[in-house]
Amino acid sequence: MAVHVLAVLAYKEGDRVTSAFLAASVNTNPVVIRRLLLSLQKSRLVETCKGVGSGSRLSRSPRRINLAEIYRAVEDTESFATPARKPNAACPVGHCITETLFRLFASAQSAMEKDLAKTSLADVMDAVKASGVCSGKKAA
Amino acid sequence: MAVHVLAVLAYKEGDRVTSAFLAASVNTNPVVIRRLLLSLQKSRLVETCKGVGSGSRLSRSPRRINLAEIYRAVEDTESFATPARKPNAACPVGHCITETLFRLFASAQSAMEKDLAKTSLADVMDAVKASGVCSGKKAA
DNA sequence: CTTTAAGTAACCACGAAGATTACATCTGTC
DNA sequence: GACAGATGTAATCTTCGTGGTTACTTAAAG
Repeated sequence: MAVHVLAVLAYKEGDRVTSAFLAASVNTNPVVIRRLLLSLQKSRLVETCKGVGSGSRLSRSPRRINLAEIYRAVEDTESFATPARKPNAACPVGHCITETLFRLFASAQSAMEKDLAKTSLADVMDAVKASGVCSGKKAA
Repeated sequence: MAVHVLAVLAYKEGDRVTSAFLAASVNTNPVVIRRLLLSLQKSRLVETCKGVGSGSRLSRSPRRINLAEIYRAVEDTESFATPARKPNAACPVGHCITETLFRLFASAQSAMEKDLAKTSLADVMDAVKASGVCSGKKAA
């Protein structure tokens, strides 16, 4: 959803876009979009203004925004969850496995983010424009 | 949990281990372990027998099992979920974004699995043995 | 035939994420 | 200053995935 929203903002090239408009494209509720925009604001990916005729826009060029930044802006929780119930400390394996796996999972997640970082929002836009024979520049 | 279970099996070096024993180490219910073992059996990572004095054991050396195999054996769903509600097809972005992102996310997931593949179950065992000053070979 | 352990179905509990409603707040315009 | 249009935000509900629990069936070994 976050990438979708940012892609629409990139498509509008600097124009301010309302949460209602974005919600229509993503097919969800404007409030969900606003919550999402709050995360993106904190990460300095978008700028939002209140008031009549306002809305959000990208704070940088799509060329300078990559998917890893978007991922980190939105995904606050770890992909690999630590177990809810602590392993049995009396078991020599259970005693140390959690900490060991934490390091390995962090490495795997880092590898994934490195791959995401290779793609910019502009790349996404190019792929979207190429794959779809979408006409009508500013249609809703 | 899956790595934990396989680590215990590796620790026991070929001995058959019951689901009750594994459950005690992970601190969960034997049924949960059995469900997990079914997935690991399908991927040929463990062998299980019924009956008195039976249980499960690794089907290969821990050196020949890597974390990516374990991940794939257990994680049947995609890490990146496709949106529940289809984007607005009338929007030029919404029309094509899902397919575009699917490819990018598959690439990111593949990068993560490649990183996981670098670590074998034997490596995990070494790390566990090194980090914990765990005495008592076959203790529960 | 009894014992032991896996296979399996059914149901519950919990948490995460999105959807929805309602209301407060800000901003530019008249 | 009032109003209109937009965001900020809280509260609630639904849905879904995962793990936990109980209970029962099936298979293997003595």
